[in-house]
Amino acid sequence: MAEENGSGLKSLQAALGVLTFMARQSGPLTLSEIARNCGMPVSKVHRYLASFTQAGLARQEGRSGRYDLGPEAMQLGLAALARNDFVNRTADGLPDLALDTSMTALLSVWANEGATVVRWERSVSPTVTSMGLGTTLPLLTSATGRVFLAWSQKAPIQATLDSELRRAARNPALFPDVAPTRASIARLSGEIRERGYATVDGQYIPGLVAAAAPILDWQGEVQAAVTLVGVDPASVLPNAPQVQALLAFCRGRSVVREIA
Amino acid sequence: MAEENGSGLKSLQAALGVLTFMARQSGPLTLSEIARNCGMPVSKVHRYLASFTQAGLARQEGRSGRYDLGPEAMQLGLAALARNDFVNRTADGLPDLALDTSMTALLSVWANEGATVVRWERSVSPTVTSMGLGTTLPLLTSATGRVFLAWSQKAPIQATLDSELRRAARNPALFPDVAPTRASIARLSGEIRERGYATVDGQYIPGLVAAAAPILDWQGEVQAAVTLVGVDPASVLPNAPQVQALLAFCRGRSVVREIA
DNA sequence: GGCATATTTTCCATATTGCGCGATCGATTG
DNA sequence: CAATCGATCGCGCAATATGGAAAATATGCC
Repeated sequence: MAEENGSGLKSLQAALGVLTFMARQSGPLTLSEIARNCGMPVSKVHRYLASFTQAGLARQEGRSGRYDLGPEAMQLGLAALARNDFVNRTADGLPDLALDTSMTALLSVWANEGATVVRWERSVSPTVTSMGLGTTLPLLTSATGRVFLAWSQKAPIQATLDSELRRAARNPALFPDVAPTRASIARLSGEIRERGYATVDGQYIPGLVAAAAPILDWQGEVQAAVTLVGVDPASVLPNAPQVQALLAFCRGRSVVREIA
Repeated sequence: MAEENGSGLKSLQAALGVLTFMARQSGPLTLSEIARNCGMPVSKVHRYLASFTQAGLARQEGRSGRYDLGPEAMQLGLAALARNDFVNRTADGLPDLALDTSMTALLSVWANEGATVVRWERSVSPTVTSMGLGTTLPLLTSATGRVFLAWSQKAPIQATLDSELRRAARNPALFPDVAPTRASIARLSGEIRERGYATVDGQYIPGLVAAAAPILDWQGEVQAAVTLVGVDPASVLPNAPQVQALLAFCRGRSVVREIA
């Protein structure tokens, strides 16, 4: 909202403002509605829309004269989406996240029937564990795994979930905060989605706490999980600056608008 | 070419030309490459890109200084997708189709010089990690692409077809069941239309089979393709229940009944 | 490490071109 | 049929986009 960089074309900025406004609406709009909402004269917007229509980015439907996004907008967006590699884009920012939070940051994807660590950014405090690149984290007893539990489609994780549930049934002591029942799992996963991130606080690896949040694609499905690992239980509480940084980090790299 | 409406802004037209050019490329480009290909002075393009970057439609990556499409371009595409009735109606039923067939279900549209995956409903079968949302599938060697080969008008796919034919001519081993000749292509595409769906059975991605059928609009032209991916070759045979479910699914969402 | 080259970014005078206003046209409503 | 609302077009003026070249920056080479 403040004065941005002076470079660039004034008319282009105005025109692109119209375009992004149209993208944020849910359907076709009349010329005057667009003009009113963008705070521009009607004739100005009309000329912009004429250019957009010629480029295929906009189209006006039938006799109603209302304007909507055009076929080229889809081409453009899908081209952008095709090039977007969630993992690499997230990995690029991982060092900064680790620096800002003074915690160790992990990036994981679902592979090999589990949450697999693919990037590992250590922080100042040397958190020594037996984990490393390629480690597969458990679904129910790690913050990272629980992100997939909460945001993944059911089918891909079903086999792993079943196997961990059997393990939990045989050895309930290892699972302090979750019962090995479907209902209990569903409740846990609902709570995680509600809160926006998953956490474990030292019950599983004594002395270590972790918070993890998802990178969501436009289906709202998890593409990767980002995890912060540390030693201070206070750092994984909802209002902790570390958790806020984690959530902002992941939100900025997800494609979905609404984090429901 | 012939359609040169005088209305509109000259600078906008030029700028949008740059934008659509960027969309047609497959990756980030340097400023001078863009300028050369668009036939514009470097400084002009630079100013355009400054505006695009401010609007989030473009971004320049890291220190390399190369320009690529930005996050707002994705939002634009998603907004355009959300207004496509065919995509919406089909996407809604996709989870059920995946569940009924126990196969992974994809929804694709023609964009970005290929069949682009816009929805991805995973099932239990092993997931190919090299593919994901936004992936563009080849025209000749994927079941999805072959749907567009068989039902699309010639013009939109011509460029891609030519390029794949050249690739096939250079490397025939990659194309076991089709010769790189017009006649052979026409025959293949006729067979696909006759049968009502396209299929590949593991020659292209070892161990994976796929069947794909079109969603047709009122003109009998393909608007989207639905693909089932799995591991069992029997599941893509004409009488397989999975194929029958796929055909019923697509028929119910197409406007035309006859698949001529 | 320092020079040479390639590429990006900024500057500036000029006239091209986008802007606002108002008129025209078309459609829809009472 | 009159009246109203919205979309489209024309016009003169001044703002502004333009292109060439210089400055800054990155890259390669010895």
